[in-house]
Amino acid sequence: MRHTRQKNSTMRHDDTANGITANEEAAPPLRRRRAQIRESNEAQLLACAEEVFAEKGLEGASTAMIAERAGLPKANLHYYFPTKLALYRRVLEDLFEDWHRAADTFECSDDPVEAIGGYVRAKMELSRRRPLGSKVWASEIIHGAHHMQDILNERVKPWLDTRVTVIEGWIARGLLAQVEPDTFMFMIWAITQHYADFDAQIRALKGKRALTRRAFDEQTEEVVRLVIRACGAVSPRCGQ
Amino acid sequence: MRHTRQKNSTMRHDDTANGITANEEAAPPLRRRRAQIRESNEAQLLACAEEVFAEKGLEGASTAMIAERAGLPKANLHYYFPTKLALYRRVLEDLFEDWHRAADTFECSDDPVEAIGGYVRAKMELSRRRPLGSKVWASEIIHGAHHMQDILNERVKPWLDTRVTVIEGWIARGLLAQVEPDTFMFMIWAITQHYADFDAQIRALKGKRALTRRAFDEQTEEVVRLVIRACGAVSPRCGQ
DNA sequence: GTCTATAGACGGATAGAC
DNA sequence: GTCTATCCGTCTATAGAC
Repeated sequence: MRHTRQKNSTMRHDDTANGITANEEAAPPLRRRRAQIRESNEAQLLACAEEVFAEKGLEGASTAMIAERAGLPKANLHYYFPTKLALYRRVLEDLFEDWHRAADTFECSDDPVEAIGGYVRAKMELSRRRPLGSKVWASEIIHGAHHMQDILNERVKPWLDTRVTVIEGWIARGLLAQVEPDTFMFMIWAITQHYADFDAQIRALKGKRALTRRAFDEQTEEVVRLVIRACGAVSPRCGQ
Repeated sequence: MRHTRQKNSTMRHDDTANGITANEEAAPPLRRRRAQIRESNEAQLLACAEEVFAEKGLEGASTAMIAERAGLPKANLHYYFPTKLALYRRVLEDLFEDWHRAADTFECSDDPVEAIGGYVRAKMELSRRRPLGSKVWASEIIHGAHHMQDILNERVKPWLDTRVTVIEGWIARGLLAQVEPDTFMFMIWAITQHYADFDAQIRALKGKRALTRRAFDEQTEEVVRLVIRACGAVSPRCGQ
């Protein structure tokens, strides 16, 4: 994600050279290019911010370090994001979008084995693909969740409520043991996110290197087995 | 834990008044009293440090705020703990001691249901009794565990290795399903610590108030049931 | 041992030239 | 839109009187 940038971008000189005559077919209009620059710089900053926030925490991260990794002067960071907190919130919102995509794999399916297994796999995959984001998210909650109360109340809570209902339905139909739905969901979150958030501990205890893709897939399947056994899920078709 | 302190302590005046004649039976010797003051101030500072580190993180916490909560001037904090990092490390070490006491309830017993159940209960109780400490611990690991590599390598790893062996023994004797011992232990850690570390999220999703003692005990038993089912533990005496 | 005052470094944010 | 220089606040740590 580290990114060095040439000091005198010729692209930017072209922008001003084209000036008002830029509205031709060949060259995209000035406004469009400006938007592209903005988009690219913002994305770059968001990605680097996620890194630094994960490594150092909200207070430990400095805008100077984030800007440096993005290959921009600190002042530019403040041009795109007025305050450090605004940048942090954008990172959290981006993370929620990813969380939400994984969450929707918890289909309100007939088959709890399929639905729960699929959800656990999606959460594990998210932990594998974006471990730094998971750390930012976890750290925010640990330190009080002050900057994501709105996300929790307006986005996560409704989602959780619907899944609790689904789980209660499965229990009523005898497809699941009599688990507390909340506790069960928390267990899924806890174990799947553990692999991203606590990887420094896992590496210290089980060997320095990060898991290979293959090893991670095996881990995933073991977690799925543990979770399915924990809730005693059975498929509605085959009696087992 | 907040603590205001009278500016002109008469106790301290007595210290100097007694001076050299203090070596009598009635009054404890000066050196002894000094030691008591040190002990009391250090304990106070450690407790307040745990609070502030949990709330704000390592970098977000300021020595000024920790000292203020302990009712001491900032300079006194630096008298007892030379640097903020030294104070932080002491907090981590204290936390490990508590962790270790809970860990030893994982008896190398014959009965996995008893041993695992007892361990889960001890970990849940630790989360209930010292949630702020759990957050400091978790935050430290999330941000790279840079200040506890020694604890992880020299203290936690040996402990984990022995328990893995015990679990493998139970599996070999047919008292446990064929779980991956590591994954299973991580699951126990993840779910039990979740109740301390992520309580801000739990409160946001399930109601503002913290759990009552009774509700927490019920939670604990539900977690025990989930964990026991997950590993398929059976008692060696009764075939179930 | 206690406490005031302050040194010295760093961080977030901005002014203003280009 | 970019970037240098800088303001101003806060932070850790310490000096030195009591």
